[in-house]
Amino acid sequence: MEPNISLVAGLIADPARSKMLMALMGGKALTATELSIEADITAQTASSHLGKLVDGELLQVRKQGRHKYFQLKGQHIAVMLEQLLVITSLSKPQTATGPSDPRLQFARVCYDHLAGELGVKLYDALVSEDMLQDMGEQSVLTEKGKKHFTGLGVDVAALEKAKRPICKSCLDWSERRNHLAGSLGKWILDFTFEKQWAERGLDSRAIAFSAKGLKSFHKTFLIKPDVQN
Amino acid sequence: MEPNISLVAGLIADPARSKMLMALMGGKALTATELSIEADITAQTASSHLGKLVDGELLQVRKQGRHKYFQLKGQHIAVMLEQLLVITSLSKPQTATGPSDPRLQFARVCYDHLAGELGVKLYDALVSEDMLQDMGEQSVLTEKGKKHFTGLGVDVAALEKAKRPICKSCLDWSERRNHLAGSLGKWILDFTFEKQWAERGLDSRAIAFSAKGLKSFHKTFLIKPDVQN
DNA sequence: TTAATAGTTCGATGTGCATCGAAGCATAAC
DNA sequence: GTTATGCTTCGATGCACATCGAACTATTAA
Repeated sequence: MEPNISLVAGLIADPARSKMLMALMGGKALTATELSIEADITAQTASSHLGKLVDGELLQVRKQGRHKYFQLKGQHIAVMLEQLLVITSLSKPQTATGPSDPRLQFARVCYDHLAGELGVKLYDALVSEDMLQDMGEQSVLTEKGKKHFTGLGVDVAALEKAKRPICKSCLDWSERRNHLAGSLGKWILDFTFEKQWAERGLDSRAIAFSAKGLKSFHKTFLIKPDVQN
Repeated sequence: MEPNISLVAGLIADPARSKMLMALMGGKALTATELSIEADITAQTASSHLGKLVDGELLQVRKQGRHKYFQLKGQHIAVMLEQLLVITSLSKPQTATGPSDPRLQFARVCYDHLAGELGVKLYDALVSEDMLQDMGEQSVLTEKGKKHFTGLGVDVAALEKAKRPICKSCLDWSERRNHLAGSLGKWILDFTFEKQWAERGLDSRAIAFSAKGLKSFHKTFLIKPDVQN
């Protein structure tokens, strides 16, 4: 018997469960009650759902005192969900593209890297500055790019040795443009939080930049201010 | 409201529908009755399912006389399904890896390119012959590779201009190794059928090579015969 | 100890939906 | 014309499962 897609799909198919999964796309671990609120259901129902998601190996649990923290089991799960988002966004061109919440539209976390308008701008800037070479789905860091990021403290050589690709361009479901994933994408997001240029919003997927932080972000990654529109 | 993943997931969640989708992963268009047989349900039920799949924009229909030919609506659908297969195969390491049907194991179609053992061998051969440079998820055709495929009649320059990446290595769910996707992967599969080295099996995802065809395939793409094992 | 909070188990309820039989409508073969 | 084949619509049946109230366990607070 072939591996049964329908089991996994069935887990995602329930609206309450898919809401939980979406909330966890922010990469942050959430407790059972937080997730029950996110999904707008009672704690009992949430408990049942979470049990199934863990059984189905979509989620991971960590027990901490009387709390239980859930998070996506891994990279592949996030990739899969993002892929589903791409499909649903492509199949509904009549409704306005992208999330209704403008904060989600502007900058949001895609599991462990930056997406949304700002994510796309970042990608474009790196390409137009010749630090990144756009090759469709595959992107390569140029010598200039390597130098620039080494200057920022990135151990490029270490990243190159890792299994995970350094730069993977990934279709953004709200912008339908490429943005930067891979280990470098993750590094940039971590760096942004570390420098306190931004913090995670209440909706765990949204990112709130401070005015100063946004300026520093632009400067560091050579993003030019919008000339028009 | 964000695009609703659960709707699409719900379409895949039903066992009958997922069987149909798997059958269509072969890339070939199939009629409603063929799909009903594949899913092991009556024609009425199949009709209902197919209607939903078309409504949900996962499938495309083409009417031809009294027949209706269905096929996956596009690349993204196939990518999504393959991603789901990867997840399900990773989450069940206890059962034997890969499909039970040895023919599927050996060579099968993954939407529009070659997968299975032979697909993996092809990929490895191209890498070890320095025609392809393995870079994790991103692979690049070397000068030597370009020359070789140009000699076979591939218009490499044209492929490079297209949006679709030339070589995309794609995780194989049965072998858990990379195989060659992208426009070059598609070209190789088309070439194989054109030369009549192989033909599609009854199960539309399996590929049946003739003895002679397999030999030619090996020779053309510089795959060395198994030394041991 | 008592009270509050986080999470779970159980049982009852209701609904959505896959399934198929029967009948109907096309298109094709004879 | 008649007969066969491919697909669809309708209605009835039955099952799987999401949901919540109630009651229970475990951890922290006071």
